[in-house]
Amino acid sequence: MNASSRPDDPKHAANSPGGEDPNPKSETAHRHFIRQAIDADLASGRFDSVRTRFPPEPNGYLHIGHAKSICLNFGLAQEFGGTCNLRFDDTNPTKEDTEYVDSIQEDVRWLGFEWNNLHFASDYFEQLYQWAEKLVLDGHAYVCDLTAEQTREYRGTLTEPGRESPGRSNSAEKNLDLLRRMKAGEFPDGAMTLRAKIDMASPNINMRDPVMYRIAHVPHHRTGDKWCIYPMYDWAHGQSDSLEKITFSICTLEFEHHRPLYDWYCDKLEIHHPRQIEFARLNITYTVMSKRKLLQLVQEKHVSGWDDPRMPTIVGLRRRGYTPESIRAFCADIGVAKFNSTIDVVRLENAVREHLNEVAPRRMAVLDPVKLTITNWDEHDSPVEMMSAVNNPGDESAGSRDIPFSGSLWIEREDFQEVAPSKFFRLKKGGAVRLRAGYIVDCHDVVKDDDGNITEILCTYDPQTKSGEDTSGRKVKGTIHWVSCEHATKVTVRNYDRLFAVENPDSVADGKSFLDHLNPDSLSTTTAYVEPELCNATVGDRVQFERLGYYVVDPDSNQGEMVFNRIVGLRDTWAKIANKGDKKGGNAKGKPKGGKKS
RNA sequence: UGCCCCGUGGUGUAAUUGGCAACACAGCUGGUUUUGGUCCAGCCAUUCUAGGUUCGAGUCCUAGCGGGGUAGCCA
Repeated sequence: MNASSRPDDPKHAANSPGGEDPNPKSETAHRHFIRQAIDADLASGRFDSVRTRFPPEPNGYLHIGHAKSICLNFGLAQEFGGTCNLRFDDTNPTKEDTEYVDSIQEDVRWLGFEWNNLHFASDYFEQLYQWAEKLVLDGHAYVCDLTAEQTREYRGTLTEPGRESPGRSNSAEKNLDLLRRMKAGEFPDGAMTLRAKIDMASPNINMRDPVMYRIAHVPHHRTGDKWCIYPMYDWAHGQSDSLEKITFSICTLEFEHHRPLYDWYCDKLEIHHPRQIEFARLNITYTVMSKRKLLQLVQEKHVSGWDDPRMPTIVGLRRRGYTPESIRAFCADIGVAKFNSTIDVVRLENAVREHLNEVAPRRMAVLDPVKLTITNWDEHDSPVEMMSAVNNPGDESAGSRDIPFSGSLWIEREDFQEVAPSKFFRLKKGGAVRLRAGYIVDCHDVVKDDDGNITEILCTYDPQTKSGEDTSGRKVKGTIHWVSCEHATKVTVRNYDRLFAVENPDSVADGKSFLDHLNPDSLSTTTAYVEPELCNATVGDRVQFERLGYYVVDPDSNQGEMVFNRIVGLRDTWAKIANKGDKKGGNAKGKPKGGKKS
């Protein structure tokens, strides 16, 4: 067993101080229906161990829905002391590409899993073909020369049985000859198919003589032009599972009525017979999950690429700043069932908040600055004083760092109101506030420009109130963040929000498209001032901007300019209070911070 | 329209397989706090409906209603 994401794995300990899984209880959690099925099959002796596989088609990037499947398949293998393979279901060369083969492997590893064996369905093409000849010889398959359109007509409908193809009565000898000539390339694309001979009247349409091979004179990304016939999913998937001695072939609900066919092939071939079990695929609010739609978003440039931080792809979540631990915790949290549900995106956001709250160092950054001047700072013995600030109040071992404090600071514009409601306990004229890791300041005046906009806030500081050495006994309701103007660094901040403005972008009125639901405010870019310590941050580092949210250093950063992506905002209770005040027609003018939706 | 699967709070998953409906998230109340963060406490359900079996039904049976899937030479 090589798959590893257990708490004692050093690979994860590195990302998670203390080496603990963020959601350890879930590992041994409730026995969902798949665990129960495994328990039963192990107990009855049907199988003696657990061997699973994750079988993506290399025709797109992995997304959070795949992560659910990955966590399930690799997780079950770990849990039961079994193995999990990575297998590419590469049976349709017209849609597949090695670009995806590479990215998928990278994503699985990034999530924290390592496969037992790496396989390709295309490695089994020869064996599959031998088996096909066997089925022909046994009278279980035949060559059909109906066109694609005719095949559809002959198949019947939901309510009417199908009709038998003329080729169905061919002799085994003739079928074998035809099959060999198909393979040899004697016929053009679409001229013939190999079909399983089952039952054209079956209520399950998958059993109405399904196609096993189609002709396609197309080079394959791994087998080149060796083959001009390619196996269909049903003909390749179960047999690949069987060859790998898979015991539990776990897939999504839409394959449920393929299961009789899966079983039929294994039975007729008399080969190792895995058990297929289906579960509900993942849906999440405010996003889309279909490969087709994700591809469209990329191709039509609604996003910057597959790794746009707003995409639900693994590469997108990675660039957004999500941790693999948080994605695994999310997948464990949402459970596994057959009910077709939609998970509230806040669950995903909570998962990353929960993890980052533990591990992300606190830093100060001002995104929408207004100047605060301390008018009695000249009474201080030096123009700059180094203040000590803890890196994580919840984790003493995270230590502390020094921040320069001076008489000229940037504070957040929304942290000041000239006239404020009583519930607003940030800074107001005539009021006092604590500067985080600094002093308490009292505001006595403001300076405005000709348009009445506040350009400068004038305060005095109280020398008795230095953080950690406060001898004043003063208590103030609010604490706000700041940076020293002279010492601050300018950076670019990309505040990301949900890609779609509605809960279910897939549900669209006539003539509309899911694109009509794109959130126009899903990205707002701003220039911010950050504390000097942040100059040491490197690409991929995650921090909490105090009172704002979690941010990650984007790969677009370079020597001259750093770029931070907002991973997720902090929970914002003030926004709720302010909104309530608004609804009551009250005077709470403070706006919720940072465009966060709730 | 045939066939298959699924219905438990606002959301998602549980219920020792017939025995006090639990956990998490959201929401609401309060407490702690030098982040309106974190943390802590409390509140929040006629198990889709109607019958039936049983001492006892979320669980079993019947019927209905609702949701999803399915008629590619895609996976």
